[in-house]
Amino acid sequence: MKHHLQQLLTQTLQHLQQTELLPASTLSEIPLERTRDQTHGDFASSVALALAKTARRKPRQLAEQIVAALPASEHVGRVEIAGPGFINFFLSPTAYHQCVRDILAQGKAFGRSQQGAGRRVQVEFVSANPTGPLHVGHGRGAAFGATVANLLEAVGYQVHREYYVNDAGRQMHILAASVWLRYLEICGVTLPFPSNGYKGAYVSDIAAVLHTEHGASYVVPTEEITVDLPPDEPQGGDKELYIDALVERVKVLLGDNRYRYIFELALNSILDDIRDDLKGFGVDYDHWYSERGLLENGAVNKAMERLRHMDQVYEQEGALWFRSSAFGDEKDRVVQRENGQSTYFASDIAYHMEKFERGFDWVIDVWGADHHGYVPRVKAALQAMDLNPEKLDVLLVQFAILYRQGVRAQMSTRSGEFVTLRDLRQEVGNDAARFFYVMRKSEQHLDFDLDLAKSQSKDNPVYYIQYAHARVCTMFLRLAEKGLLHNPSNGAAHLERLTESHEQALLIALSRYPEVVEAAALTHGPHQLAHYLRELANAFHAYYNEHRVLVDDMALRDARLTLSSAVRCVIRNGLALLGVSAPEAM
RNA sequence: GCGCCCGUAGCUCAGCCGGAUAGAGCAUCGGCCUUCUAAGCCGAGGGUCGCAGGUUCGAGUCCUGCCGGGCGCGCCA
Repeated sequence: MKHHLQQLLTQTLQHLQQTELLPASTLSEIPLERTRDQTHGDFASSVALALAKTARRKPRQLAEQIVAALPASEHVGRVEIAGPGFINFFLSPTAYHQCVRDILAQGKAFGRSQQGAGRRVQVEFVSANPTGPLHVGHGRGAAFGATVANLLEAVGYQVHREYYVNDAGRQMHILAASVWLRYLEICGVTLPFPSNGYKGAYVSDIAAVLHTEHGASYVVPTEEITVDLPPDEPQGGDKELYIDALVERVKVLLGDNRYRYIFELALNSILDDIRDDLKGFGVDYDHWYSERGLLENGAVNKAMERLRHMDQVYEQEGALWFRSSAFGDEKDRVVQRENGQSTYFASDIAYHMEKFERGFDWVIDVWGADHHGYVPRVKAALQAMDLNPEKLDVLLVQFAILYRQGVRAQMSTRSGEFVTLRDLRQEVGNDAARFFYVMRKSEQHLDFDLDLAKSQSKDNPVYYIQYAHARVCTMFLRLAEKGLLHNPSNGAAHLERLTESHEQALLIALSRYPEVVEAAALTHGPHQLAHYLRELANAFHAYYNEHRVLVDDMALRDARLTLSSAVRCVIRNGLALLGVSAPEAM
């Protein structure tokens, strides 16, 4: 509907420009928005105010000329000029009736569009290190990324969902060493656990698997493990130096094969757990992209060569530096360490280069807000390689803070006592978790109220919306119990009977849905859809309380059932985009 | 110190590209179940949009400077 009006205005302006009543327009888009107040109609355009200056005319006068040249449309009841020069559009009842018919005819497809025209967009999200289970912070990235992907798909993009697996690098080795130490404990060999090791219970679980599979064959003489190692932190040493030395020692003592085995076991166990967790959360991926793969297939070397070829790297203090400061970053960054190993950043350069080589029209990274400082250097790398950094959007998601009984629930990764996503899902359910995570815009810190998420009352927006859906479903059950049938075509033919103000409000709300989906998709704001669904549910609950649907007058009853059915359809479609179920009974 | 995000009702937050009288929910107070689910509805009170300037027909929205909160500034990932 909005597009229809926008088209009318575009035609009109072009016509006025051709007849030289208006100078060539500089407006990128014609302003048109939903009104806040029904006395201002359904849509208002401030186009006359915006063009008044260049047209050298008074806004109201210009508005009158525009309105006079406006082509007739069956969907526009009347047009008014108001205030300083707003053009207010009052839609005709048939416009809303057509919308209801569209909803019922299109069903699940209603609200979808071809705006994206099949352009390929990659959405990379979560990408948490496989060194432990996902925690509640990752959950927000998962729900947000998945919903953004769903929304883009709904407006016609071809979406590729990807998880970048950081399976190379130091942290993974620390994990492997941690697993082995826990394994030794199971075998009765107890050593002081490194202060920088992974202490979560899942580490012992993996160790137990190792023990079950291989008994004591991974045990080595205790004294060889720590001899000549630098002191750990509690002994006044540096925990980083200690853990690195320990990892090297473990590699030597176990030998390649045994070490490799533990490394793979740890990686696969955790990755399987993450996959399973996300799948259970309704989050699916097209591809799990391995960082190790990038190193092994030479992509990192290739990216470094490319930078070298373009004279964007230099050597200093034994390391290789990328000139990111030449592209707006604060300082240059190391891509290859003194010891010859490439950095995580080097992998990321290669990864992003590879994303562009795969031919995506648009690349979206969803990151935790704590990584915001990383954005300039990735964009710098793209620019240095002559790739267009504007094709990359990095969406930063702020932290989620859990509250229980009004107090902040503690979570710290240090001691391994963090709240996992799995715990959260189990406690509040997938539906509430998915909804709550996207209820706030991503740049906003999220206060996650666990008690509210669990409560079954109108205070809980998830239940409130689902309840509206279930109520419609129940209505149809009662109808059948009365031995009556809903005749949809009869209902569609009598939509003019929907004259109550609550019905008008519902018709307006329904017609907004496609606009909301489009706006939410293009601005990456799933929260807009969440808010909209609450408003729609509210309009329905109000209607339900005020008027009976199952009345004796058949034409009216069928019309009201048709309206209710349209509400049910839109709620179901909207919840589906959010990854929330739409129960038929509650 | 520098950079990014946030600051709107007692609390949690919307407010799309700058538009008309700043909106929800919670909490508080007062009403509504013989009739399709009260997991619901209706009503009332509650605001210097952090502060100060600027841009213009018009600023919660854009610009500048402060103040307050969060996060980040590794040859970690």
